[in-house]
Amino acid sequence: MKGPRPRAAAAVQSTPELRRPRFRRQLPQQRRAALIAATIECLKRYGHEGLSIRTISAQAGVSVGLINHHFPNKDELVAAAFRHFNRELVDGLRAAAVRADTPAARMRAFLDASFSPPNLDADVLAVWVVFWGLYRHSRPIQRVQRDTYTGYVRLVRGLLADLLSGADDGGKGRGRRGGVNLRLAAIGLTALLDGLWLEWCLEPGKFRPREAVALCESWVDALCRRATAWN
Amino acid sequence: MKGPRPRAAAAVQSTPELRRPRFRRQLPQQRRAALIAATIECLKRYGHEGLSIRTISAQAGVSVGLINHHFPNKDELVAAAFRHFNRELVDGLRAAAVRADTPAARMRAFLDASFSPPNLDADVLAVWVVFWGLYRHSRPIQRVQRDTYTGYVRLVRGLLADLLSGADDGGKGRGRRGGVNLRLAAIGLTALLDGLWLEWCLEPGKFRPREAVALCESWVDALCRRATAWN
DNA sequence: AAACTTGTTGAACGATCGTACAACAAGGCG
DNA sequence: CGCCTTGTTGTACGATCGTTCAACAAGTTT
Repeated sequence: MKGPRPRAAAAVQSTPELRRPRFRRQLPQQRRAALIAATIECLKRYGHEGLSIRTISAQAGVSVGLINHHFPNKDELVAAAFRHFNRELVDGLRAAAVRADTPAARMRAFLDASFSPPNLDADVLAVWVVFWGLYRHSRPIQRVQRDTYTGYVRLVRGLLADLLSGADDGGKGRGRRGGVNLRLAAIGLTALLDGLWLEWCLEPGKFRPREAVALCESWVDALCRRATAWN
Repeated sequence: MKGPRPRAAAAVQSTPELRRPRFRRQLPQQRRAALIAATIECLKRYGHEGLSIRTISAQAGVSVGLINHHFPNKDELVAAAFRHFNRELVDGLRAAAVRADTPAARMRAFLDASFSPPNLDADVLAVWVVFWGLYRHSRPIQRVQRDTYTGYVRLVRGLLADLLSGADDGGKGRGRRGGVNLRLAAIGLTALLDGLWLEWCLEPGKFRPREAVALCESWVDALCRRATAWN
């Protein structure tokens, strides 16, 4: 049976003057944003299991069919949510850093923001882990990661470069400040940040936020103070 | 209809002397191990989507019903696979470290093993990420994590403690060697390791294994050389 | 060789999954 | 007001999910 299907009779409203619209039409841009927000909220609440069309549409307060009207399929919705999630993080961290005056203060502000709400929240961090878990088998997620990760790395590298340019310039030239390989320094700091986030996600409370900041700062201090043996 | 259901007639073998058994009975212990191995293999190949009863049983070459004969449900199978995965890693790293003579060599061997096959494999690392993504909403996974993570932390702390006891003992007593807070040092090194693994998982080839080892060693060197400002 | 234990099979179940699509209706325009 | 566009609904579909369980059979015991 592929023909037109019967439809449930609409409830008749006896008092038309009180009848409210059954739904509100919205601009695609707004609806897409709402669906993305609902996707992230479902991820926070239910983890990977929350990534179902029905769960997300219920969270957004819309019907199941609407998602495929605004997104070609579920994977693209999830990827859009990942893009939004990335952008929120990087924009927030950059905004926190840019408010400070000196390179050291900017790094400090960046680290403080990294280890305080809303970023340092176990639910939020678990969302990152789920996204990362999708990475290797989802082309759309890979695309978003490639697009947005460079922004994050550029931010970290910029902060490090400003900070290290104050140190004595042992080895100058391509990507080296104060005798330190800037590329490797950024990789290490990023790893430290991500690793501490992961530990907080798995065991929140094993360390205090200010301890995490201290760990990162002592890493950066070590970079500033001496040229390491990195090739 | 809840009564007994009909069964497909078994294919009749015309030459009984060539007939082989349709399956081989195995000890529960062996079959469980095979199912756990199949689970991990499916995770490597298909990510989170590979965690289905049918995918796993096909990988193991058994029927769908067998899993629930050896495990109470899917979550417990996944948790058992997580436990095995953890044990393999920690045992392997410990075995690598214990072969060396000096504290510095043991740390070096530990780091070398951390950043070489089979551990430093994008598929293997992606399996970790999927497990971690399950953590917050799966009690069995949480239980395994609590059981096994202490072993890993103890290994890292032991390596660090041996290494730091050679440094000048600025502040002695509970958990402090060479003026360094051992607990925080272990947290930092663990975070660095996990973070580098995560980066390798997302972008293998962004750094070389020996660069990762160098990053970790310079972290440890910084610990040895000076008492940091960690509270 | 018959009885027994139990590891193993595979069909069936109800639930839920992502997607498609015809019908409906909200809001703008003439 | 009627027409039109299009955002929105909700049923239906086929596939797949985790789990159950009666039947089967491999291997051991009697």
